[in-house]
Amino acid sequence: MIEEYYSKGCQYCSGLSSSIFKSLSSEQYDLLNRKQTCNTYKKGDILYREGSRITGFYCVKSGKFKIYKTGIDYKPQIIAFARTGDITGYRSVLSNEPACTTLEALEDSEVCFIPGEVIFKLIRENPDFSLAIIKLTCKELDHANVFIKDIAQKTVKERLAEILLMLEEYFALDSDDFININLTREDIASIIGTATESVIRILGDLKNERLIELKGKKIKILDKKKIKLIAESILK
Amino acid sequence: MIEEYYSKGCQYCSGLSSSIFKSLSSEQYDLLNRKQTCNTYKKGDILYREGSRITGFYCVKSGKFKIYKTGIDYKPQIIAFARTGDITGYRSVLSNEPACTTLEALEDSEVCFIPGEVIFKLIRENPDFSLAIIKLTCKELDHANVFIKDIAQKTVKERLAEILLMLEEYFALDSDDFININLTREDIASIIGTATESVIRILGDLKNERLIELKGKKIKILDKKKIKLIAESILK
DNA sequence: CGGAACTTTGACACGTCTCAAATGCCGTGG
DNA sequence: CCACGGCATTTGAGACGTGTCAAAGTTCCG
Repeated sequence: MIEEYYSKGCQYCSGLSSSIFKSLSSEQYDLLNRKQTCNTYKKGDILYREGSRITGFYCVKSGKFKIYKTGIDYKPQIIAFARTGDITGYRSVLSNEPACTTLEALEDSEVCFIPGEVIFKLIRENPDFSLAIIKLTCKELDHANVFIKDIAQKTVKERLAEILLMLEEYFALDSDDFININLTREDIASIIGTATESVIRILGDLKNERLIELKGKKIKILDKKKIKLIAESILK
Repeated sequence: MIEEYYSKGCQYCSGLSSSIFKSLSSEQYDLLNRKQTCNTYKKGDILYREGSRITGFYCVKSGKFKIYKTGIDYKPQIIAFARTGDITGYRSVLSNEPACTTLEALEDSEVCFIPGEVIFKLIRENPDFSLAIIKLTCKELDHANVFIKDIAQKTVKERLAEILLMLEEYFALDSDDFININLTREDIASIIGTATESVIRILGDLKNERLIELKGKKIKILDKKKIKLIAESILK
């Protein structure tokens, strides 16, 4: 009975202490569980597209996603990633505007959908929830600003080094100590704003310098200290 | 009496319908007026510095500001501007972290300071106020993401064209139809992430193409349509 | 097994940065 | 009020990083 009750919902959306939902009262928590619905998606599936209307939050139960904007000649610019426990789509819902990014699954995934009206109700009822959302957006805003500075001032190699560190931090390691994410060279290029060939060449350089190891799409950081120095523009 | 009462406060912080304070009740409005204090600053003054602690919001009563992060070799990266009616510093207060940017006056200015505790009180009491802040941060976040895409994918000339349009939109025109802001070539370079000399050369090109007019630091857009096409990567 | 997508390599062109030097502008102090 | 010093602007030459294009090799997946 309890099993069935919770099967609609998602523990990451409501239960984790790290989540923005941690301040909810038990009634609010129940409301959330009742109103949310889960779906599964396959690699390559697009949950929503830039410019479309979205009506609620998406909470990642499992899987990984890339979040991107579309630029000149449909060239994608990856703005962020999402992993288990992350929330996306809130910006557009909260400001009642069309989605400003596209959300695409990087692997098979499960995602909960939380209707916008639930969110607005929670904001009205629970100031701590509002504050949690405010903090979340402020944090993302700072990340975005740091990235603007980096992309404007650093070389491609420095940016690549930085992104490798970010990916390791964000997606952690698999059982062989490789960064636990599969991205194409093109994906990586579209994070740091460069050409696919440049990514390939610089990854090759880093490999020759014995700072990283490559196995297909998998990347392992061998010398984190030096990678950091490169990312900080201290070592060339 | 009334004059004196309001002289502490600032009509832009509390009275304008466009402000985030428009949803305040009359008591909340009074609280805001009682607790805020105004100061004057001179061109070049720094109100707060990246990394320092700030304890409240800054609301611009008059004047103009640049908001920047400091990068490699102390090279500044301008993230945003502030003008009359704008609020800054809220990110750091709301997330209780050190300031992530520096705020510097571009001309003599007046600024109101609103203590953080007032803000938090308003958030607790007034969900509409929370929602206004959330919308504000979401909007800024989207701007930041658009700019990441642009800086990553566009050429210097395209970015410069885009920034000229942004500056005209944001600072409007003076009596001679020039954009109403004085920025050094270096400032402009540090918005779009390029070298000062590149800005000078490309401004010169645009002038020769009769798309803009230059008079010292002042810039006038002569052919907005073509500038837009350049900014959109349609015209080279 | 075949085809499509992805990766790799090379050659080359071009945009942009760097450095250097000259000139112009402006506020400060004599 | 003028002269000075410092800062901003401008211009040129050259180097370098990165993007582009083309072609071949590889991996992935139906």
